[in-house]
Amino acid sequence: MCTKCEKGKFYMTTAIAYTSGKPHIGNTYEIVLADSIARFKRQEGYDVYFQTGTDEHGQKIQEKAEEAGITPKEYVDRVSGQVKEIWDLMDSSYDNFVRTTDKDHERQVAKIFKKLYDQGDIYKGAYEGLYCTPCESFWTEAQLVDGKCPDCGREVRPAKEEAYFFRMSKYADRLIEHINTHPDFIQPVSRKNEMMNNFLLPGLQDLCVSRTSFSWGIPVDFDPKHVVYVWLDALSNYITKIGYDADGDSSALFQKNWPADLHLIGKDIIRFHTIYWPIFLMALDLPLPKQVFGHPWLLQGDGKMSKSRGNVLYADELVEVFGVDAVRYFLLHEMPFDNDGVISWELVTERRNSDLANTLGNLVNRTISMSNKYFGGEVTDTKVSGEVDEDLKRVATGAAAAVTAKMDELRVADALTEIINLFKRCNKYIDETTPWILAKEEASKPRLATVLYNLVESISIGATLLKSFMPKTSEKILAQLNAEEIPFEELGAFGHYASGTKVTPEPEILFERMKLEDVFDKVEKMHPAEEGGQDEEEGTPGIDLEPKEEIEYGDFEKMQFQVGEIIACEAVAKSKKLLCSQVRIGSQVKQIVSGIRKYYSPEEMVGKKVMVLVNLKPAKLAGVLSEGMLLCAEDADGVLALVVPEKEMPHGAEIC
RNA sequence: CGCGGGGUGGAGCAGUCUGGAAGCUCGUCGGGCUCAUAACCCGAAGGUCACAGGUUCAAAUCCUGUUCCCGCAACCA
Repeated sequence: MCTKCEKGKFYMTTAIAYTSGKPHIGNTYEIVLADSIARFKRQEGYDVYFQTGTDEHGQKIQEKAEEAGITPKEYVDRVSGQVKEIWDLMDSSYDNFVRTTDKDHERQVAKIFKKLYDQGDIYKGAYEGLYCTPCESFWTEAQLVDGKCPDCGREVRPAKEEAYFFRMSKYADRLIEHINTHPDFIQPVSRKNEMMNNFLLPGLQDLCVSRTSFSWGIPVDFDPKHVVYVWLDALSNYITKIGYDADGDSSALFQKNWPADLHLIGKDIIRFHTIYWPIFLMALDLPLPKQVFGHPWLLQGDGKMSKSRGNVLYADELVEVFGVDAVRYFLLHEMPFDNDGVISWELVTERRNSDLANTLGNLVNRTISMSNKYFGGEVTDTKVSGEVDEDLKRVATGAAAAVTAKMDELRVADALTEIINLFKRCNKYIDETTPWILAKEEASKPRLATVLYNLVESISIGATLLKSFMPKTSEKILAQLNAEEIPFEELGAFGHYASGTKVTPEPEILFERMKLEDVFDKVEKMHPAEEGGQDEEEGTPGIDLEPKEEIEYGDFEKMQFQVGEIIACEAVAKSKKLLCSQVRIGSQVKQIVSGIRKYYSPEEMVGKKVMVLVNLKPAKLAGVLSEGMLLCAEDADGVLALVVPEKEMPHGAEIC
């Protein structure tokens, strides 16, 4: 098998998924993108090692687990399992699925930490700030609200907490030099300037690399009240899980594969991968990864997508409706290279119908049908060629090179377009050669045979190229044609299909055309609780909240609610969300700031009678004083509605 | 003046770094064809490239200002 691997090794990774919840389509997109690159590199003849996995430590996970009433380990076991299931569902061909709770990883991270400490790159310092004891959180001056803790509103006090820091600045010059001399290191290039201008050139701060505020992490073995900060833990998986050993006893796998050829990550974590990670590696005296590609995000369609249509997109639901390869195709084809892309049920349906059903599926179907109808399925190269054959052959034999060129730049979407273009060219060839007319005359049968042979051969080439992107579809097409997968290096030639071979007698439809209504029907069936839509009162699911602690009547009595009349209202200049209202309550007028600008204009606020919590301690919001609170109801999407008295009531009326 | 990204025919995008005849896919309209999944092929309409200035022989592209949208941060009392 690895006679093909003469091109050398290719080690690539995705970011490891944070196990705070089930991954949605945006997270899933990265693994599909990575998988297509890994598969393509294998097809080209590289010896690929493809690693992915889950990132499982941190305060957030500890909290989520507490909420769920289970241990952090139980929690991450569950979510990591879900992640793996989805990765498998998408046909990801990873070689290694890592978890940061794996024992070998934990042991190495502790060793790395110790090593960096011993050599003086990590030092013990103190984190200074304003501390809120009940919340166990540090805040900066700017974060405080009215001098109080922004979370609980209680007093904060200046405090120091010991923590370990990494001397980033020590390596900054070397990193700047590296980035400048390796133009491909950060992709897309537009991100390079962002990193340089925002972080490197202004001067790097030392990074805090330990925490004492939570325990769900890898303990610092020589100072066990500290756990290793998440990034040092997570990033290290790229070396620990291929066998790096901090004491110099690294595995053969590591020796062979490090440095990584490609780290594929989301654009939000470019900083960690192009600044902190390279500096950690420098400190460990390891070579830097060759390339870090920060892909943009795939966003969900505009807010119009209603709950009844399924408002959050998950890979498993998309796969259920469209099939794995159609979802893979969409993700890869819409794969934005630099800007964010959009996904919605409508867009996937449209893409699937046009490219997969019409262009590709129909092409395969009509070609096989004609072979059966005219020659009993036998495809023979009679070598009766025509002028129009040349262009078809040119496109077919040039496709592999075109696809490779795009893939070398990680332009996966463009690579796919190249393949689809070949299929479009085939459809055009059918029109140019009009086989149904050739079939009418016995004399033109030999020509007809060659036309069909050329089509089958071209489709085989296309199907072979499709293998990295839509593995199952590629296989199905080749099986229906009874064709062999063509070795990659021979894709530039024409005529691999064995003359005289029979295609399948009954072609199976590869992709049915789908109607939008049917798609939405299916979606609604997957969300039975939400059927009926948002406009109908009945059947609308209620909202459950985390129950709060029971309170005494006295607690309620402390709060003073009154009806207020809004006599003036304006937007708060420094904010996008806030409205500042003057509210008349009896003889007094209070100024109240509320985050409802998205739902109410200042004009429509005026004159409304609303419910007000009057005796709330005044606070400043965006620099504007607020002396109370307007009561609102909030739905699951965060849409707000002011609570108003059901009958006309005078302002100042008590609400009790 | 918190940070960042964006505004290109009805929809989704490319092109912007490295100025040089506005491009792709879908949709729409007209035509062709009938092997095929109402498919396929050909043609057309549709854009002052957010707006306003500037640089240039030449600007979607470079510079300045304005405006709107989206993330993050802040915050939603």
